[in-house]
Amino acid sequence: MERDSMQSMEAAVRERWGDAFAADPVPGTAKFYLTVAYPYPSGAMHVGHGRTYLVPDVVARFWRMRGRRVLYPMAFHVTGAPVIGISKRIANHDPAAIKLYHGLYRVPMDVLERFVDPLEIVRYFSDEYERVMRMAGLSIDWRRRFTTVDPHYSKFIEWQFGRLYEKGYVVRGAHPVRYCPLCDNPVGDHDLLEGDKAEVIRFVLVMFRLGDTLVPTATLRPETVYGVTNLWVNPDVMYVRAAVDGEIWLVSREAAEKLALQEHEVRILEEVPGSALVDQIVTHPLAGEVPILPAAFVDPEMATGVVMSVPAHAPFDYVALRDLQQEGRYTELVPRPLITVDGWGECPAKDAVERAKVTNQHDTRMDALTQEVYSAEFSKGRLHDRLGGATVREARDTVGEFLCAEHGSTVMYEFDTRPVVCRCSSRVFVKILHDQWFLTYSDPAWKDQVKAYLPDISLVPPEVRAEFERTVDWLKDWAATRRVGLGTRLPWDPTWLIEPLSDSTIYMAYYTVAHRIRELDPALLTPAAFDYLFLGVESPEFQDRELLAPLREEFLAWYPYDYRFSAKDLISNHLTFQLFHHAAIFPPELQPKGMVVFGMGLLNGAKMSSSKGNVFLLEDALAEFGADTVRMFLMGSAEPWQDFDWRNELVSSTRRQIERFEATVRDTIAAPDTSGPVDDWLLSRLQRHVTRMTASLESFQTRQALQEAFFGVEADLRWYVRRQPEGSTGGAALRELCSVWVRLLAPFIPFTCETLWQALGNEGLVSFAPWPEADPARDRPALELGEELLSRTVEDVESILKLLPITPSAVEIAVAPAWKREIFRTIAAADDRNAAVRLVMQNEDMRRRGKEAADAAKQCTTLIHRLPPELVENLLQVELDEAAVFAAAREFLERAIGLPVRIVGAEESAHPKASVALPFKPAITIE
RNA sequence: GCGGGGGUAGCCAAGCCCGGUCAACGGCGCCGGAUUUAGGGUCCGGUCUCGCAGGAGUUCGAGGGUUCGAAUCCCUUCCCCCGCACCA
Repeated sequence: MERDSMQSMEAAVRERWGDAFAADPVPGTAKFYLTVAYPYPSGAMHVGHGRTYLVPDVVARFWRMRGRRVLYPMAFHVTGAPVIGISKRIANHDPAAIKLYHGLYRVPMDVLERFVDPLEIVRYFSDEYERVMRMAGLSIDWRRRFTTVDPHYSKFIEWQFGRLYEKGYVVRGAHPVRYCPLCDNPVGDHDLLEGDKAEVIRFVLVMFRLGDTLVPTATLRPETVYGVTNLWVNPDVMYVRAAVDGEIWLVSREAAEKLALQEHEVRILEEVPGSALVDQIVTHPLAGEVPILPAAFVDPEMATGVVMSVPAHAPFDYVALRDLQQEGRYTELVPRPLITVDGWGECPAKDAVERAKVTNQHDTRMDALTQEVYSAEFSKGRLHDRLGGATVREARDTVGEFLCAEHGSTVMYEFDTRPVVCRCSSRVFVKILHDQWFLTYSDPAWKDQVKAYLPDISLVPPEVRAEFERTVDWLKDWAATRRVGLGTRLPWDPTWLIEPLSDSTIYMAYYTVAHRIRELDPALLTPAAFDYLFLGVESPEFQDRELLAPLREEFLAWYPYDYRFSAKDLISNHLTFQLFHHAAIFPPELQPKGMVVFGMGLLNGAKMSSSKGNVFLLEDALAEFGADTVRMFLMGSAEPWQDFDWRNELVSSTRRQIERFEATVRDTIAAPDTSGPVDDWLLSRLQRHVTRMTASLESFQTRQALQEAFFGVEADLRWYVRRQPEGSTGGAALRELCSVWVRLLAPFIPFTCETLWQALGNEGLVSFAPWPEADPARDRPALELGEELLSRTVEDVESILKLLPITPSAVEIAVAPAWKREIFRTIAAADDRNAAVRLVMQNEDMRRRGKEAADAAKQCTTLIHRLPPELVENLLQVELDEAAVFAAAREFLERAIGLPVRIVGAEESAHPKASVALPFKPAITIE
């Protein structure tokens, strides 16, 4: 089909659909409510997004045809900071941002100018999303569309958080964040020029004493304090003495600034060059008296700029000390081992360094060695018995806590990789935010509640259950508020905004009333109103019952949702969060019923990524290939939970398949009302396809369903056409098949099917036509066996003909005699088929036949193992008259083989070969 | 490191849970043929190796084991992908 006519066909179908997918509950009719994670509209949709929204659409269309009231709603998640960053970049005429938005996403320049307002961005792309989703044929109830910054929605979120707060699930605490001093703001990934992968790590400061001054050394391994032999400072670095929270600390100048951001009162008193510190003696209760030594590797930007040295277990420390000792200095210092590790000597750091033949501390392999030793000690190491013998894994935490409690230690945060740079080009530091609000996902009681519901939730695919269970266990408290971004303000502390992963947890409930709540004045939407609407709780002062009763009714008609669809990487946050929130807020009967987890999308084998430009826009795909082709490809190339790979050449071939399907169906419209020899066979097979396809879709296997409904039926049709008498192409049976076929494919390729359904003379939309049901009365097992026998025989003849160098003149098909059929049945019905030969030979008649019978029994055993079990089962049920099957199809056989065919009983044949005939495997002789 | 999931013929990908249907579904690619003979579309056939009778041999990351029999069960080992949070 030409692109123009394809697009006008699609437009015509969309016109016919109108708002048919707007869903209202109908009393007495079962509902099916499915939701998919709403998109964050900050850019154009690509084919990966397309798959995300198409899977639920296919499922929605399927259940709609099965007579359910189906609700498939859509909204837009605009909460958060990314869009703020984008608008800033556009305002600053950032070339990369302009290229992405104007070039790749094709936003007109005049629209782009308006993007300096972040709300304009989400407004523009929300409309784009809806437009493209409609192009793709998504059967969404658009009346319910909203965004997460609509005033009504904000009221809803305020209510939700109010409930959580009352229940004690929202608490206050301090939290380290990335922070730009110049912007005076926390910064997200999108705001970073450099270091977006840097993680905040938690150091313990071990406080050594130098006279009246404390020297804090930062470490990730506080348990090694027992093995400290010295400290390191960089002699070329300027240190400062500073008043910190009433004490005097000695740290690098950089560290003093950082500490000021981390809940410390810092006043710099004087500068001290690193060189002046060398050879001073410091003390610590757990480490004793140790000297300060010079080392070039000490980085003033790293934590405090002072390092404690554990040469027995830290390769850097070992090498640096060795370097000095090779110059004849500090030779009195010896490593103090405190950890034993299987497979390593007393001093693992020494082992590693010597094995790698490292000559000095500037060796590039030092980081790798450090990693190796640390991993070995962390996973397998134990403290010496004199220190309690705990595993390193345990001791790291217990010693750290002990130091903090008893020896003045404290915590300092630092990035694991540096530098981290803001878009404003300022350095980024770790800052402790006070008064951060947390959702207490660590609460064991809350976890238990979720765990109690989890077993009843249907998960697709089932393998993800372990991941959910683990996530519930592992989840810690979640910082649920932000200072910057779009979103709803925390009702009791409006200086904070509720962050995106927290305001998107129970909105599935909001969809059920979104189109009606919009009609109300937001001022009416008090917590009491939502208490009634969603929980049925009526406080004495609640006045608006009458107004809200229809909404409550509709909520209860749809809720709980049946399935939630989302991507695999959201298991560890969004999908589990929403279980927590549902558990906390809704009663047991309104808990989620199921979830379907998606795989990811690849483009020509590489991961799709907007920032790398490796995307194919959904709109372009729809325009180039047509909506049905895009749909069928995305549904057919992989099951929803598997990764799929978009390849243009495969998509083109999908398009030809649809054209073939359409041509086949259209041909039958004019077909004569004749009947043929294999009509009943075709319709019998069709019942099986309907059953299997239905089962596949019930379990969300779109690929399997398509295989069955499309390729399965197509293969049958090929055989059917082949079996028609000369000059016939089939008749009435084909028309019946097509009526079913068009409906089976309607969820996948609704545009084509809608058009064909009309062309076939049906009233109404195929989208609402009844789903085909398998009719057991049409099953013809004997016919199916007969056709199976024919096709296997033809195949055998062809393969023999191919091998033979002779010019054949005729074919003889010799059918196995009755006594072999009896052997076959005996063996097929036997519990233990391996003992079957003995079983057969118990029979008097068979014994008389002697070796001939024993051989036949062996051959039948082999054959039965090779046939599909289902087929063997059918052969037991049905008495198949093979000779009659062949006789009836002789004309066909001769045409198919291109030779005269003679059908005989094996025992009447003159050919010696005929004696090898087995049931369902006639002897074939080529003359 | 922790947790989850995988490795199947040129590619993608079924099958594994419930061992014999498996030389291994299906699609793509490739090769050959047919067609109102366009290298395009459609249809038919082939596509691990060998084979003048429908068969045999060797394969399902690697190695070992259980079994009459293993891609499928058990053990060991190598490799790959995903998530690990304040980011949607």
